[in-house]
Amino acid sequence: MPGRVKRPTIKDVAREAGVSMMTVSRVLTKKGRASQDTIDKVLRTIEELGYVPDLNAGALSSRNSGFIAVLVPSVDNSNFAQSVRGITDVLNDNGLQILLGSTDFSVEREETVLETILKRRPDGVILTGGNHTARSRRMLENAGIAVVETWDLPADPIDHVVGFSNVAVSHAMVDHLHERGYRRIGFIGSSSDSDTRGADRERGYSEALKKHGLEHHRVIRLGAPPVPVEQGGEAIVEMLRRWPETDAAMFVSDRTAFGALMECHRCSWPVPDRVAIAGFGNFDMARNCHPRITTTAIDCYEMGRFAAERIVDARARAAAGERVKPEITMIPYRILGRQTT
Amino acid sequence: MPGRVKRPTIKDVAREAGVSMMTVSRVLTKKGRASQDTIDKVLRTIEELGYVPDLNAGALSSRNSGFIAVLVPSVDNSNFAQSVRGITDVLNDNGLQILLGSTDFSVEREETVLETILKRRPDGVILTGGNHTARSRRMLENAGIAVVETWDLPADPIDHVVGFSNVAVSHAMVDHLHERGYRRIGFIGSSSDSDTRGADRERGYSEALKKHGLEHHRVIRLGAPPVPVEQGGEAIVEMLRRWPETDAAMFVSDRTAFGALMECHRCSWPVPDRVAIAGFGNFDMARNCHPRITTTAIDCYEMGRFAAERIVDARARAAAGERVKPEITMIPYRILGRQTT
DNA sequence: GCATGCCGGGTTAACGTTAACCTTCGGAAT
DNA sequence: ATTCCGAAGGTTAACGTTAACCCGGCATGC
Repeated sequence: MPGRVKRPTIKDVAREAGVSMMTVSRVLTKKGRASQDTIDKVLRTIEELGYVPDLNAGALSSRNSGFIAVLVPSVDNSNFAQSVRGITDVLNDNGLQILLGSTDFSVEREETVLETILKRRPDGVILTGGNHTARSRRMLENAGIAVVETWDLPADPIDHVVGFSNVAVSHAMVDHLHERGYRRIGFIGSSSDSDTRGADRERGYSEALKKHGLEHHRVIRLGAPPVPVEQGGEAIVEMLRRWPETDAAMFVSDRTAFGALMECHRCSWPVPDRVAIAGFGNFDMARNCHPRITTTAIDCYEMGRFAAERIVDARARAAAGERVKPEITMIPYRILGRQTT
Repeated sequence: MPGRVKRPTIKDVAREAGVSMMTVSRVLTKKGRASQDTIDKVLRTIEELGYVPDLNAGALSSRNSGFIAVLVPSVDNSNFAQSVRGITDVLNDNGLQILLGSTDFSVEREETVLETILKRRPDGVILTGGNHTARSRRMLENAGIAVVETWDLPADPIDHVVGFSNVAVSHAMVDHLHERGYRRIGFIGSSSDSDTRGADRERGYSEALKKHGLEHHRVIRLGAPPVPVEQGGEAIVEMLRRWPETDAAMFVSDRTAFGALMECHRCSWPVPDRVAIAGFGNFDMARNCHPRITTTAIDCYEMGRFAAERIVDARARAAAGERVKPEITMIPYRILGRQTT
């Protein structure tokens, strides 16, 4: 780490190239009028001097930070990570920089992270879920920037939405199980107060059972997410102990479904003959294990792309002085009926 | 998205609270002299006005962006995600903001991402791996900021290092297999030119076999990372076809090891009796599957924490005018001998 | 009584860039 | 010949914050 050196600024480039600062700025932002000769000269000087533009200073002047804040419950979750990848890919193509924060599945934590991140003056915010504290909502409204809520369909959206119904997803899974002949279906979820998406999936399960005229009290709730994989194993044991007649277990996530399947192997319970297993998320482990786990697939990467595109679009329209009206984009889901059901 | 509103600045707060801008700034940065009365008054005014400080403007003035750039090959990999989590936790506690970029396992991509991210004037950079383009190195040296290379032990470090030897890790795994009686050991890696960590692990394998006086040409190289899980399954089939005598297969990653184990289930090859399987990374799927996969565990979260602490420390010392000398921190690894070996 | 020191707070001038406006000049249109 | 226009580029004044200095007043020590 060399000592603090004086780094060249746009002023140095201008002097060296024999032009004004604005000309250099125009070459750099491609926003302007400059002859090919001038462009070449400026670019050559930049290379010579090793000039690195300061985007933060530019942001201050242009009132566009070029940052998009993205809040996910956890980076260490393949589903959210894929969404982040989709977002990043789109933002990169538009010269924007992602500002990532994780909320640890907590709306209070989300509020704290949001407060911090808004100090960077992002041009847009992408949130996970539709549940936020009142203060979070207020901060977002005051910020006057585009907001996208993902992974959910909030009843009262802040601005744009790119998501799907977690209730409907569970509904579809129950339909699938019912179609394959299962009637004594259990649900293994997570603590509902912190995981609203999990709570929605549990609600979908209850509603769907009712629709099919089935009983619906075989529910085990594990702790707050991220629920360790091994707890899926413990949960299936517990479920079959409490309700031995259970013929199918729906899990709030592939992770716990996988834990359960592996525990069934250990206990020599044939799957799906003793009990069927279904998960959510189409994780690697569910897709590749043996037998392969029936699950719900969401295209998380595409959801990320759509969310980012919504932001890019809103940003462009706002720059053009247009008024942007909130849009709702539905992301399709597919039940992948595999070997465990 | 409401129309562009004029947001309050520190000037508005100062006027409203009847103090100077500097006093507000001092209250906010906690860097100064202010009576409790003044502090209360300023904080109350801030709350009333809904003032949100602009950290980018502050950065411009104080010449400390508060950003730390973090480059990982992929966010969608539990190991790197855990490191990112460790980094974030430490940075949060120190009022710093992570600026995340992914390099897709490519040094060329790393160069591009680095160039972009340096325009945000980060106070430090955390890299993954010790292999970089010449231009990347030059940019980092010119930036005059603290750099930490992780996940590796570069022969010629740029600055600080927080890592481990991928060669030694493989060496230890061969020792483990040898100790358990395996003598016909194969290695399933990835394309070595883009994945230098994978290449190092292959080198460790070769060296260790030589040390034990074993032959070492049972190597299959899959494509560039991230290698899909299913290719692990294809690879084990291929390995047992080409070298039927193989009694143990070492994988460059738990992901492919898992794919192989599941394929063995499908083919009814008993593991470890027909063939032993070992992975790397202590992923969820390897820890919880049946049988549980022998692997190498690195505390990725801690590695992230250490890297971030190194940056925070270097930043503090540089601020104090101290000269910081590069340090190398070794992260321990453990072979977890489980049921597949 | 006076020097000393420090606490609380103000003033000024950057930090590096770009928006907005202005100037010049050559050529096309009238 | 005159007008007009657009291309190329310059000038000025922010953007919102903080570093560095400065100042007054009160307590302390002798």
